[in-house]
Amino acid sequence: MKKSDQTKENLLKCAEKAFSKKGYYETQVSDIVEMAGVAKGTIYQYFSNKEAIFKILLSHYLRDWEKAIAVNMNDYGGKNPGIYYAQEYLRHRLKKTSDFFRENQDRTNIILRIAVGVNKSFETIVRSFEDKVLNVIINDIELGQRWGHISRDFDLDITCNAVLGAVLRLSYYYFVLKRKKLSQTEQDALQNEIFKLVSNTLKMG
Amino acid sequence: MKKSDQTKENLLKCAEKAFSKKGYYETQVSDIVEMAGVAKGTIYQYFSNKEAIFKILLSHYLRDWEKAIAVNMNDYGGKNPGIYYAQEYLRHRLKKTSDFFRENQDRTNIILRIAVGVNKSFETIVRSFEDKVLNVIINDIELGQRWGHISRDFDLDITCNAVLGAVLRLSYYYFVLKRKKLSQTEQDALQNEIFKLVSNTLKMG
Amino acid sequence: MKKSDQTKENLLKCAEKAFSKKGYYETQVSDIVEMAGVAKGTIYQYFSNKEAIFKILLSHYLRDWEKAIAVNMNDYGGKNPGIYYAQEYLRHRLKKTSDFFRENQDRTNIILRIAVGVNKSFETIVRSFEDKVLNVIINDIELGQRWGHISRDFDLDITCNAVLGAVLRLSYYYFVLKRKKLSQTEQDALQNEIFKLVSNTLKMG
Amino acid sequence: MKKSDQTKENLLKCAEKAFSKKGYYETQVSDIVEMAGVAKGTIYQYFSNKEAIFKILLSHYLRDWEKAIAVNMNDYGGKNPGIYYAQEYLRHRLKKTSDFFRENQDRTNIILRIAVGVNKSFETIVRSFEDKVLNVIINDIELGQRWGHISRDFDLDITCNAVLGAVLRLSYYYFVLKRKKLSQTEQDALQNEIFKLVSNTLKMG
DNA sequence: GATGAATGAGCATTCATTCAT
DNA sequence: CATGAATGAATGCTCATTCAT
Repeated sequence: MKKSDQTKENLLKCAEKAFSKKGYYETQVSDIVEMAGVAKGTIYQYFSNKEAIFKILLSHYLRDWEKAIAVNMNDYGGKNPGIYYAQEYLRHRLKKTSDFFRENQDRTNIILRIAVGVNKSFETIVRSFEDKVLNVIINDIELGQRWGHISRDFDLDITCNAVLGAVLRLSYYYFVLKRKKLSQTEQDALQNEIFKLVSNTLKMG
Repeated sequence: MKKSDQTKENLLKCAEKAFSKKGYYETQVSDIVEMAGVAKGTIYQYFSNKEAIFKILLSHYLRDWEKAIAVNMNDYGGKNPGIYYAQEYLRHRLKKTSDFFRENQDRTNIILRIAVGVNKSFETIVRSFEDKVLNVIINDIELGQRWGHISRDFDLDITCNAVLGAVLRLSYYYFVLKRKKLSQTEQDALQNEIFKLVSNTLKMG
Repeated sequence: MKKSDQTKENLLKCAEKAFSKKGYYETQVSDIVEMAGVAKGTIYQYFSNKEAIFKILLSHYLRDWEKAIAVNMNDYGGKNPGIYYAQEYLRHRLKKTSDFFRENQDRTNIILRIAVGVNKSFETIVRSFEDKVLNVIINDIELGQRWGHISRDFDLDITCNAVLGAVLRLSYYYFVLKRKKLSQTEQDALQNEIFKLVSNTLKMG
Repeated sequence: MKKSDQTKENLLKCAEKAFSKKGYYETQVSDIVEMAGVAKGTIYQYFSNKEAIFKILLSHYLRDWEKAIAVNMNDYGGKNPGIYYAQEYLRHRLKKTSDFFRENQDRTNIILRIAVGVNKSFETIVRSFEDKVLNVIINDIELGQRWGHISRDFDLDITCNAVLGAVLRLSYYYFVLKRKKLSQTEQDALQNEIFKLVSNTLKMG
């Protein structure tokens, strides 16, 4: 890794910490450069302006989350999910999302709280993230309904938004608010509990 | 109503609209006074500064929400809720909360999105709102568990946060994002659907 | 005294207190009207603006001081001051000035400290006061020199300014800084001591 | 000298001129930066606010005056002041103070007139300056009294304040009001005249 | 690439003054 | 005459951004 790439990465890391801690407007560019140990002018060698830095953080987050939840057949370890694969996919996606949130607490805080309500331009990105998560849920549920192991006895729009809200709130509550460093066992238990809730909600079976 | 009280109310109303539309930092004091049709100095006759205006909006919201969800025995119209009153209380609270959100879309947007992530001082108020809603849910569910018509077969912390997340997301989705002016019938249907979800989740009955 | 005259006098009295305590710029018009117990607009019925109020205070001070130090032959009680009347006049003037300062502490503070260094327009008035006091000293000393009982062995300009500085500093020190409420006896002792000093300085005899 | 130090010095110099000419409140920050030929923001790189600039000017003045009047044995050029050293010290101090005033007319104007009566915070600094000069006079006179060449036949408090007032007034009169650029000979004559006055006053000898 | 001094548009806030009631 | 709500010019200060070194 080149020195200049290191500087850039470091600046992004510091920006992430600073924004997560103080919010977009209350974070000054000087906070970031001081934390990174470089001069004021340096940050403008790598990023065109403060807004751009924030947007890069958001887009990297989206990119990395998408990578993280992509279904990898190896995850099933050759075990055929059988007819319940829609259910398994959803479980997988929610688990991966939850893992991703746990491992990226500052960035999760940024997209769930910091970027919210700032301005139209950030709002668009935040919504696209929310929509992506929502669509994952919708797709998997629709699949499950088509295969018959998820009830059709509820409004899809309402249900999926409810699941989305529940998942995001729990992520925020455990990983941002409490900043719990859950052990893998605890994390598994949490994920099971969440999925049980969702299953009840969806009257899966 | 005195002229000066009118001016103050008007300024708060305009501040509400402006903050809801553009966010805290992107709203200038001049936006508010222009919308209200008064001079710059006037706003400082009524409020000590921009931050104070925002905090007053938040605290009024909390105050009004608490008033709105207070259990009023007349709401049951003489119909005895019987042994299911915990369940009825929760339904009542969720219904009132949902009604309140529908009727206060700008203010709901402010507390659910605009005030979030701005700074420590607003954060405290937002959290106290989230905690209040959470406690309503926790209390009613614990009551239901004690009376035996809500299962004890789940983690209270996780479940209540899930319900909170679902309720807030749905409120945001329907009343802020879509800004649907739901008819009372549609609103009732929505509330029923939500409560059905929650019931399934809680394996009530 | 008419009610409106009373209001005007009262406003001047309050302005005097406020300016003396906080300085010209740090005193707000609202401080004065609050102290006087009238509405904001009322003060503009009596005075054209803040500056005018301050100038009136200064000019009244000058007017009253001049009245106070005017030689009144009755003060000598028929006792002929003889050939030392220049010396007696100076003693009389310094005594009257000192009495006047003692009895008008807020106003003395205003002319000696508050009005100083604010702006050109106040400066002119302050200087005219200083010049008047200086001229009294110069005139009496010149008289004494002409009559032969005050030495000519010093620079008039320097000496008179020295005497002026001493007198103003002592006034400020005892009546403003210490705000001593001297008894008449103490005040007499102070005046004697001051005059002894001046006599030594002037090698009077 | 670094560029940034030059800018800072220059800003202080311009602030000194501006405050001396127009007073504290009538001097705008923009007056200072325009005079210095820099942008508005630049001044805030060096000073936290307008008040801080003024206080720095005052404290530098005190610091420099103390340095200027410090007794340096070389000033006596090997000439032993003998038993009259208290008298010599006082003469030395008054001379140095007078020299300092002559060479720092704007700053002297600031501490003697501009800073006076503005607010409590500046007042404290001005008083500490007056007290320091007063103490110099008191100490040297007490020393002279103990050694017997200054009379004990007067009130110390009154006398020292009189001398202080005389010295400050003469400084103000010659160096601020007249802004005379006295030649060294004239300055010496003035100092002799002042000291003669003080000697008479104190019945030294 | 890195630096940090300099920039200046932009913003919140103040406060003497006005004027309709 | 008295009121006090409304005014708006004026000012101090911030902070993202630039650019000469």
